[in-house]
Amino acid sequence: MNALSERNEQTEQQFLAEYNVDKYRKPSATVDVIIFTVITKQLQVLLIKRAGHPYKDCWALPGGFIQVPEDADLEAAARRELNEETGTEVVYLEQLGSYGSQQRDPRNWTLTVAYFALLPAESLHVQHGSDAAKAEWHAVHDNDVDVDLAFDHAKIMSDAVMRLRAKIEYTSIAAHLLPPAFSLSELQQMYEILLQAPLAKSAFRRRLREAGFVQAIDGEKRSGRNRPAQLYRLTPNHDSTLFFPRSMVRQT
Amino acid sequence: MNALSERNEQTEQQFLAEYNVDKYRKPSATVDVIIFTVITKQLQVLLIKRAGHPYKDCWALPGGFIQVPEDADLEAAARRELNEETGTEVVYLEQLGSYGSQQRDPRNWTLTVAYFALLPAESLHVQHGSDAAKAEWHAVHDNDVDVDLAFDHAKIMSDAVMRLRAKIEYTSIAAHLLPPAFSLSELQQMYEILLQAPLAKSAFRRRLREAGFVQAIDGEKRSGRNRPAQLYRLTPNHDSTLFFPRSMVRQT
DNA sequence: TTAATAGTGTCTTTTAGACAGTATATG
DNA sequence: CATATACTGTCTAAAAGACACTATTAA
Repeated sequence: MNALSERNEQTEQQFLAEYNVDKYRKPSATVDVIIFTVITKQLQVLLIKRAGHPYKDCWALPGGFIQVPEDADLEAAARRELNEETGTEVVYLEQLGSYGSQQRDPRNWTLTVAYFALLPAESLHVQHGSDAAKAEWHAVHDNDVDVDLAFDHAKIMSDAVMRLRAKIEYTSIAAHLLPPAFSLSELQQMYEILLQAPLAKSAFRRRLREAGFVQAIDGEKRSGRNRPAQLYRLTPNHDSTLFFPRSMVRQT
Repeated sequence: MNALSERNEQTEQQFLAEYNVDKYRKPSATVDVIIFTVITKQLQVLLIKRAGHPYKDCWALPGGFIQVPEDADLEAAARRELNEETGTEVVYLEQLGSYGSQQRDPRNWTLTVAYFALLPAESLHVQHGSDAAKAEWHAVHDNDVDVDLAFDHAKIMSDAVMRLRAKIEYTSIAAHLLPPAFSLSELQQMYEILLQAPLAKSAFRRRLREAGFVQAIDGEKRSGRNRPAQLYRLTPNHDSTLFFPRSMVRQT
């Protein structure tokens, strides 16, 4: 920037000093988390009974306003919510998408960034009755839950279930619904619950092997009255969880 | 709600009447659009030269604050931005994801919902110099452009390019970079530009056929000194643009 | 030894990659 | 008829689906 423009134009410092963040009407911004687990062979989602208006006494996804400036970023806000409800730390967390409109909340134009989380039932310590709000697991049938949901949460939840089922087909994320060490039969059962169909064992294992999804751990697991199963873990740093079959055929 | 609680608790009407939308500090909320097209056999993205602070005179993605209450919803806000910059209406528009943190904008905690759009170069009427901001096409090399971008727009853009390249593999979206009627050779070339690799013609056409992506239109197209090509359109209402090869093998 | 689940091998069918062929326009 | 691109057919190789087989434990 030259001397002339220095005289005529605002510097960035001046601009920032004089900037009023409330000059424009802002939408309210929230984060909602769809928390999935599998209990009693069913996909379950954690719901909160709303204590206050609007949609008082309705079930809703756990979530809340983004805390400015406490939340460092969107994912931190989502993890905070996740933590408040489950007391659990390390889980699979993925951004689902954002939903915003004039109508979705009677109070204001609101925007919510939705995340979904997968966690093993074994790790759960759900805070029943904390937060002055009741938290409960609800089984997902097809793409829905048996209760009515507040706001557009039914739509958000069904999007999450569809995304989860879709990703199951070509990723290893189902393993995040199990403890860190699992047998291949347990993993297959997890896939079968989510896909709602029995899978072919031999082909299933070939897939896992060729995709490099899992690796054997030394030490075995007992079970009732039969051969013990080898335990596996997810291959560490295996981001490319997707095994992509050939799609567009490159010319050789 | 029974008579007792009526006396003790606020009704929803009362609650809404007394609700102050500015009770909590809110993040600023914007929408940014990555507008893709293909010109001179290169993937190009539309960038704006910022007229004001912050990042004055830097290149940035087209975007701006969500207008409350004018914008009906997030997609409407994105379409408004798209329209302001290109003057074009019907295009492929998909939500990419949201980016928000304390640091990304020096003014405030900001949250941006990013969309990406695909449009045919033929339909373009880019408003050069409108908005007191210069708009220009920049070629994408690998996952980047040649100029520095404001905010975290480089990250957002590279995410968009990766998403585009990934979806190309199993969807028909590349067709949205062409006019409504196109030849299969043109479509193949589009895929080749995006994937940066030559494709096998016979296999390419078999894919399109088996996926039901396109359908022939009556009437042909001339070209220089050779056989004219049949023109095609995208199969209408063909949402399931993805042709998914078999993934998890169901038991028979 | 039986029962029950874990885990593997291989045959057959299907799909996809390679490549050569024919078709139809222009000059 | 030469040439350039459009378009198709088919052979071969590779992957996937089906299914039967062996392995290892506890009772």
